[in-house]
Amino acid sequence: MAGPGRHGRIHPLAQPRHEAGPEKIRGKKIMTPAMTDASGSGDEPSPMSTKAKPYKDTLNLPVTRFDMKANLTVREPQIQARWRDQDLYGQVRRARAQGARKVLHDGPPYANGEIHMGTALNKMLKDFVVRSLTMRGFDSPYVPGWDCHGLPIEHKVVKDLGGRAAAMSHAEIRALCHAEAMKWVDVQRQQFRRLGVLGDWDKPYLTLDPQYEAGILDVLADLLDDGSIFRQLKPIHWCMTDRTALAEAELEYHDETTPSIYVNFPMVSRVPASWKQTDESTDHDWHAMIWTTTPWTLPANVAIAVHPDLTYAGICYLDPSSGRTVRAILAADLVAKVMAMGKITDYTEVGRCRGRELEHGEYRHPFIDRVSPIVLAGYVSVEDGTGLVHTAPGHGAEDYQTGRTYQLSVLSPVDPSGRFNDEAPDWLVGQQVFAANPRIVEHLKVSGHLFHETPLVHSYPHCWRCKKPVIFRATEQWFVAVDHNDLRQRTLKAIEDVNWLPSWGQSRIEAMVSLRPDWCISRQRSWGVPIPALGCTTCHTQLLTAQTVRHFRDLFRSAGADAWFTRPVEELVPPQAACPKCGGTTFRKEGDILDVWFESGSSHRAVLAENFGLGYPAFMYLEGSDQHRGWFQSSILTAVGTTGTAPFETVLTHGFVVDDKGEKMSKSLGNVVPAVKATEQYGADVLRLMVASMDYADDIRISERGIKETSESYRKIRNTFRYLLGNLEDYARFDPASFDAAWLHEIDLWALGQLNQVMRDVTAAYERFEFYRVCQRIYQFVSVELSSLYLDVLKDRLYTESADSPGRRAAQFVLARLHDGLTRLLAPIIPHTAEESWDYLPATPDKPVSVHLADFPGPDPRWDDSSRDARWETLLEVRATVLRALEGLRKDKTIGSAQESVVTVTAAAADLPLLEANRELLATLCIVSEIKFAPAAPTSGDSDRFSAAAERSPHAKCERCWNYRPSVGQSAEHPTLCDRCVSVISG
RNA sequence: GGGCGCAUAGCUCAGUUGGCUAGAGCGCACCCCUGAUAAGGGUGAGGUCGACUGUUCGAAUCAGUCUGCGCCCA
Repeated sequence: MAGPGRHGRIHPLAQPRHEAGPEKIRGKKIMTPAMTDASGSGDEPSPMSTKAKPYKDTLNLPVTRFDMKANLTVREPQIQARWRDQDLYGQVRRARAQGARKVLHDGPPYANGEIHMGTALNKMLKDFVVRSLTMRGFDSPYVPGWDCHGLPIEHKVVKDLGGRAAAMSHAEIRALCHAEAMKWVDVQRQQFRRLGVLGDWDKPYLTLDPQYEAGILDVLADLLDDGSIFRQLKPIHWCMTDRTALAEAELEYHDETTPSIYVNFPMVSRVPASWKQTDESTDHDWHAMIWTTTPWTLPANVAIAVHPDLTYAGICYLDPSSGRTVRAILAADLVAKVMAMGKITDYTEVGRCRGRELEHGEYRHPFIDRVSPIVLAGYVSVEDGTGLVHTAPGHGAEDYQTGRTYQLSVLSPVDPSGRFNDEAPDWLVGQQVFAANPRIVEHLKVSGHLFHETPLVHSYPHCWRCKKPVIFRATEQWFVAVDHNDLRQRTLKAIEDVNWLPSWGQSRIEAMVSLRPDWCISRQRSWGVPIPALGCTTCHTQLLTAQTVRHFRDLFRSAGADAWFTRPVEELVPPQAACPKCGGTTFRKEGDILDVWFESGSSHRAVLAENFGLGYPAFMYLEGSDQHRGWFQSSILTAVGTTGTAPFETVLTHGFVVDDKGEKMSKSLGNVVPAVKATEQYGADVLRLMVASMDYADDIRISERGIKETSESYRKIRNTFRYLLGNLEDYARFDPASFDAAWLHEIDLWALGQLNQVMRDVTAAYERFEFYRVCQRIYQFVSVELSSLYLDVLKDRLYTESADSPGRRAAQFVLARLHDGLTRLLAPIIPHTAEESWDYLPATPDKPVSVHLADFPGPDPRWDDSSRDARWETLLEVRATVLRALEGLRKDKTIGSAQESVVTVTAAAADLPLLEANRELLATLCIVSEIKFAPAAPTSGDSDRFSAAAERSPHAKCERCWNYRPSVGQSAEHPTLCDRCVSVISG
């Protein structure tokens, strides 16, 4: 629409400057010594000052308002606002209502803080998937979600409250957590939208929604039905002052001085026979020497761990205090060190054995009447201690693991205030554990079990709130039994049926599932979904059944999980509830909440199966590779446990964001590229293009420099759109029905054939979610086939032929196909730019208002011709040879533009017929004035297939089309034009 | 320390079952054009295919060891 007017506006000013500038340059060139005869006559249009015609006005130069400058930071928000106004997401849903459904189920990011590059990357990949599925014709709804519960939010809130937190109720703290989570949901939603991610942002799923909470309890109830939920002691970090459990994130490590003691535990059996023979001893003469820095955990000792492959020595020494001979087992490598510590110089080694030979040996507890086993553990080392590790499953994480392996009892004779209870020996009951340390050491000394004692300063965990040292203390926790009803094996079977992309994801999750321990699902916190267990006030038995949980599910669905905290227990207890053990009917609320992984892992129920009508299972889950341990696993375990099937058909994982050196981003390294800032600075489409260009299976390298380089690629694509649109301005008014395919030139057919190939390759890449192949293919096509070849060659036809000539219309037909095809193919990657480009397409009744409502383009078999493509390989080889020859002329200033030259190509006789038949085409392809052929000498052996020599054209330059043609000067009326241009102008 | 991965030009990627002097695009250098112009075109220079050791007539491709980097555990 700005076409003719634009010319009219700029012409009066541009014309004189234009005339003067180039002519001077041209004049200088012509003066070069090499040029004498050729430049003589018609090459100089300028002397014809008589009537220099404004031939430029007669050209069809590109015109478009599609800016070269992207200005994405301004334009993208406008486009996004339009998408919202027109409810693009809703329109897409309606448009694809009949399509086969493929749901990408969103893994919920944590609603805490601004998004970072990793979350941005994840959402962009998801958007590529959803948009490309949609354009392939699938019904692919996308409901984003957020993980809203959990410790980091609660931690933040409590920290901000400071001292006031202690005086607040669970319900009050939960209200603040709720507000905190919702604040970040809004922030992140806006940031994800800014990235151009299309989804149901107005109705996301939130793990704190009552509907969602009900879904979680549904899963819990099903697992209870199945008998998979049990309760057991497990050691946790415990603050004796605040009487609360602590997570790892709530610990601070400071130095602390504790007693370091070496203790001899009397052996009962399995001392190697050879040792006993050597010095005529019995099992009872021997001791297993352990080391510990927490004497107070000794009452809970139920095993001693040794490493299976370590070498242990039997040592016989003289105890200086008692004067008695003592026999002790310790790691061979530590004998000298330990003996030196006890100032023992007089000792002998009786024999050696492997740790595994000691397994199942028995020893007697030094001050409790108990015989316990020697067990094997991989974490035993000779770093410090004795190589024999005191094991108390109630007081240590590793000890607990070992205890699970050997079915050891978990003893925890310590009450919430840190005092020994009546399960401990009489002389310890009531004592605070740290205060009891010296008593225990003294006891061991008196009984003769103590080998050595010394104070030790070492790093020790402290409570983040009261700053006091914490202890490991076993408490009752809820678990999912992974081996009950074959859940582990059934899960492994389900894993086999999932399509893991990349395929090694399968071995990764299989390794984890086969080795994982039972799943501890209870947490001692406020901000989460309560495990609605009721404790019998009479016998302390827990009431938690599928029935009671479903009762609370209904309650939570209507009143939210807050009801558990705000209502008195009498209102909560289900009718007819009775203690399964004593029949009691009065209860108290238990305080545990569910592990957040259980919450997000239940999304297949809360989101897919119910509430959002998306359907179960999902087509795809797409997250970072760390989620093999996290969400993928918690999802498949709960899904198999409740439905018997995996909740996903395909799992696609991506690597992590790293810097340009491949190292992880961290504040301390100072290599973090902030996602929000980068979007605001460069535009979402540039960021998206960069992410799409890389193979996400590996780590994603992101740096300022990388973004800048991507901007270059983006500009190339954008300028290609601009060129296409500039030459299609008047094509909108052309009636496509009047187009005749016979108008298409050979090169047009070739270009259409190339576009067919691109469509095939690109859609195939989309189908495999290989977006970097999409980008590579399109970059290549745009810069090689189009920019440097087809579009360059086409300029002559587009600019100089008359606007409505068949030849120009044919070119425009191809340009329209290219524009339409590229816009659609790129739409999932750079949705804003594609949409902007789409707006320039002429409106037709069947044109969707948004490219994101359109389908991917398909190849048109009319343009496929393999023999043509084979022919073209030869022609393009000739072209490459010619271009190299032209470069020689350019270097010695014989020519500037290729049009100034005449080329002679030497080729084998066998190739000549093909070349002769395409003489005009080859000249066009090379954009030279004329091309000739000569047969190669038959002797030439293994040299290049073609060679070329070029010289300056003897002809004059047509002032209008800039070609050098013999016909220039033949027209009396237009003496500076070639015959073609004369006829065009004459109409 | 264990599990799962990755490693080809400055960057992003190709390299089918081991076989011709390892390719592409971008970037870079130089040149051209000035009718895609904060554009466009051409030519060219860049790689001991992470390292080492094997298998083989022959290895970027197979095997082993190691190094670096990432994720998850300990």
